[in-house]
Amino acid sequence: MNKEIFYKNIREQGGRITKIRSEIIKIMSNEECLISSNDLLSQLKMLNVNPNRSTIYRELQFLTKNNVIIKNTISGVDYYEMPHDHHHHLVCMGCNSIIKVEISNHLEKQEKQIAKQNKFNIINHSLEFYGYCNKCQA
Amino acid sequence: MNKEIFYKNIREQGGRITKIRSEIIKIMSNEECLISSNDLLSQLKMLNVNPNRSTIYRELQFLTKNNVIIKNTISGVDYYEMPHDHHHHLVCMGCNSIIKVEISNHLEKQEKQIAKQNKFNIINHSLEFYGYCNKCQA
DNA sequence: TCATAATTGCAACATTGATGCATTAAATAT
DNA sequence: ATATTTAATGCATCAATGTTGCAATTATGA
Repeated sequence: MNKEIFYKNIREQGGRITKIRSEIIKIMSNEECLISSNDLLSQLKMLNVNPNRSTIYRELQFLTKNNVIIKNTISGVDYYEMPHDHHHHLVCMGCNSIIKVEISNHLEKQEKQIAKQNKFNIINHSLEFYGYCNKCQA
Repeated sequence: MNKEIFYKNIREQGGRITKIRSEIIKIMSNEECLISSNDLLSQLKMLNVNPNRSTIYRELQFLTKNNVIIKNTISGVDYYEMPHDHHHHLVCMGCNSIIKVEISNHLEKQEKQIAKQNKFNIINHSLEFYGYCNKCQA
């Protein structure tokens, strides 16, 4: 992942590359699944970066608006991921763990059709399967 | 819709048929799409039923646990619907309106496959398309 | 280096929802 | 019809997540 692409994009929008922002981009790039504001805060703390809670929220808003990351609200909590890593999720109703799953591209076709039918400009979609993971079935 | 079926089910679980509970079931039965706790509270008020906020939450939990209704969290807010009325949604990022959409049953097949592969006991799924409705595209 | 305005921290607030406890009321038994 | 049992309710409080106004700080271009 080349951070410079993101940096360039951000600078073009009048944004600045701050310590916190660059650390967040670094973390998000390494993250293979979803990350919540709390997860992000924990990871930043481990790197001795201690931003205020509101800064985190504003930062996640900013990066979402600039298409660096994508927001996906699951069970009432906002999660974020890099756009290249789009996928769907298995959400455990027992332990709240989230597993990503691949799914055939059948959905993409239907999406276009639905958009047309409803005169909707679809930006994004989210598909979650809720149930109980192997451990929590016991 | 025959309310007696729900009433019987509830009584069998040791539940009681109270004024509030029966009004909620009546409202949910007429509701063709999703309803939030706030929507429900408004509708009850129009019927001169003014339950406490916590009662609404407890009631929605109760009915969900007893499979009278199904919960679906969209953009951080819990929505509820009757199980027979399961469908997917177009969520407008502009005005927050929600439109239901039908989708082919292709998803059901994949769901079974995914459950098997991941040893997950899938209870439910939710599929939302996010974007901008016709009005909000202007 | 300086000026500008983006970013940050802080405090306060908003929304949605959960919980402990005393009171009320639905359903059952008498 | 009345008493008993315990589910349901209201109230107050709390919790989690996220938002906002404002003053202080800092990244960036000139």
